[in-house]
Amino acid sequence: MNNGRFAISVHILTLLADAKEEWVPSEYLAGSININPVLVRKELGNLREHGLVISKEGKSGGNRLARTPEQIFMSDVYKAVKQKDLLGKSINAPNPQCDVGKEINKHLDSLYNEAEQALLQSLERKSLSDFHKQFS
Amino acid sequence: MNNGRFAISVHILTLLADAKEEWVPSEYLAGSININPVLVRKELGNLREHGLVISKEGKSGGNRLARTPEQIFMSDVYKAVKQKDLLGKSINAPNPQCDVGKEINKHLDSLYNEAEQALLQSLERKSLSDFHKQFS
DNA sequence: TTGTACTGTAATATTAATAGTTACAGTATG
DNA sequence: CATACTGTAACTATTAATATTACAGTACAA
Repeated sequence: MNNGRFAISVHILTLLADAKEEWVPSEYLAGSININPVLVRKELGNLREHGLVISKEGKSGGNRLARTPEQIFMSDVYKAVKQKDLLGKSINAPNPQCDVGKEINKHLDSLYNEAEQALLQSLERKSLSDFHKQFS
Repeated sequence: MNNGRFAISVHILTLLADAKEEWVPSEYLAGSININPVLVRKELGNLREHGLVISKEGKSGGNRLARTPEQIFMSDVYKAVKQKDLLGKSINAPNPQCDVGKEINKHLDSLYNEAEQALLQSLERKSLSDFHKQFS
């Protein structure tokens, strides 16, 4: 993974944790994060697909957590947001005539997987609740 | 961290490990990785600054490892290449009037640091020598 | 039953990051 | 002193990330 989407998602979830049972509109979230509401809605869409938030359409609708902050972990956020390799592939076309080039991606893959496993284990220990408690 | 520079650096180092004591020119490295030689030289410059490779100018010059593959770890490569936060900051300007926005970056920072620590520990266990041995 | 306040999403534009290119000066060797 | 390298600057091209506009769909509430 690689972009600010993790930060945006954590920010959204923290605001929702803060709002408890209320339905929070995306405009409000966008205001705190200071980014475009459409981006927020896209991220909400992703979090929704991963079962972390629930959205309600229509007037007095909005967004809220799908479960308690105690039941949401940073590893869930990571998994929801991740799409690329943690450490990034080199160009996808190393020279196949080179003994190293032709098989390096395979070996990089397994290296990345192990490293990511370590990262995930660390994030599994951190709940949204713990994160939210830090705020004064 | 986030880009393909890690992969490029590992690729370079693996080729140098393969070449043992020889001085390997950047054109050759670029050929195997299948990227531009100037990019390779830039990465070599970075690896040199971090004490991982030695370069020799002039005719019959080139590049080689600064120490044995047993003494180079993936964590060294990670440190050499890393410049941004592992998981990426959200926009640097969350709303300072929001209780969450105004302090989220601080908390994200400590979260990232812990996660990165876990990642580094995993990479410290993997030497360039072990990585190179995997190639047939 | 209709205006309002939301979500959802497509299409497009803008900006930033990454990668590639050209060009050339510097250096050591043979 | 020609050659084969490195080192680096300046520029261009490409791709990815982010922002904007626009509007359809939905549910509540007056």
